[in-house]
Amino acid sequence: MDMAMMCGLDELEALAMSPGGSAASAATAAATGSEDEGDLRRGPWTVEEDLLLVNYIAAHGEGRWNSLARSAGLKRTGKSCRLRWLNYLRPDVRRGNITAEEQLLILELHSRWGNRWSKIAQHLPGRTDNEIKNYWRTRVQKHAKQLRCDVNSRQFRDVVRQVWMPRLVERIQAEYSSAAGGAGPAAAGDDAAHQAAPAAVAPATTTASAPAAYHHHHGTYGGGYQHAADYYSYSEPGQAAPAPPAAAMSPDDTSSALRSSLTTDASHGAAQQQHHYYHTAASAATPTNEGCGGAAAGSPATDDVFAGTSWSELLDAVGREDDGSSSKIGLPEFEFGDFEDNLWSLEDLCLQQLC
DNA sequence: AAATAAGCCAACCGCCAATCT
DNA sequence: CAGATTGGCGGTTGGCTTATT
Repeated sequence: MDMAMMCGLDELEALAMSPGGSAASAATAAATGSEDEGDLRRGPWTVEEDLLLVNYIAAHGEGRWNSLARSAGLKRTGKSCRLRWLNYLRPDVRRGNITAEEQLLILELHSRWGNRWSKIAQHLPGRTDNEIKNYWRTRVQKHAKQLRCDVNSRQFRDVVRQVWMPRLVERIQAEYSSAAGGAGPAAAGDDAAHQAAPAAVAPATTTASAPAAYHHHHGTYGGGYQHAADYYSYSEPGQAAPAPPAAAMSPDDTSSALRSSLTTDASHGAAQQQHHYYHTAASAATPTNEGCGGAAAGSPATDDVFAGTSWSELLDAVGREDDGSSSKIGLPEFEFGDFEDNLWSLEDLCLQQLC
């Protein structure tokens, strides 16, 4: 288990300075960290504990977490040790911002499987289920809230599929373009941890398919937009799309994923080509308005700003009712700044198309 | 500069399924 | 086969950091 040794002291100390493991909080934890309850510690991990765990796993491997915790001299539950290792100390854990490609993959896979975080995480090597879950809760749900949608509502999913994901594809494409001739898109987040990730075999909970998915994901740098589009469109039901990346959809989950979470309305036909979204709104979804936008339905939405643009048409299309009426979904009067982070990029979208 | 709010994320909890004894 | 243990998962929370007022 020499892979654990990849996580050196320096790195551990650096980790310890991260928010969750700051020296201050560690000290606080040591002070408050309940030595009382069965002599088990809780709260943030200290550098010393991390070292104990890493060194023990390096020497003996992982598994049997309860006995591991005892043998390593850690006053922690086995569960806590396992979590700390998997989510933080494992050498192939990838840190840093979620890249556009990862966002795209998360959105796509979540549309298939829902809150199956661990399953989704298997397709984002180096990312933990916890991280993806946090990403979803903090970023995605935030935008659903801004749109006054329930994050699980049909309409929000339509917005994701018809606005967000195509936008991400475009962004990825732009990254490829800007990096043409180079080693790859700089914005793809190729930090050191990222580079190291494929070499490390994810232990225990990471399936064999994950590294392969990674290779599909990142091994096509330089291939251009087409591959990014593959991400977005692969395995769409009824779609004559390029063959799905084998690793991205492992045999055991493909059928169930297709059976379960994907709906088969017109919006998925629209998913076949991302450019379609921008040039025609004819492939409107048929949202049911569940959990969405009622309070804001009377608002003027964003017509004044987006009138006559494909963006406006797009939102209009997304919000079209089943009965064919053209009522909006009640998108709030968001401002550009509301979406200034790297998810929606409404700002640059609008600058590009309107301003 | 201080107070407050919002964002973020590591860690915990409870539940369940698989495995072990 | 039954009970205990372990591992894994998704949901939730607490506290730190950052942004805003």
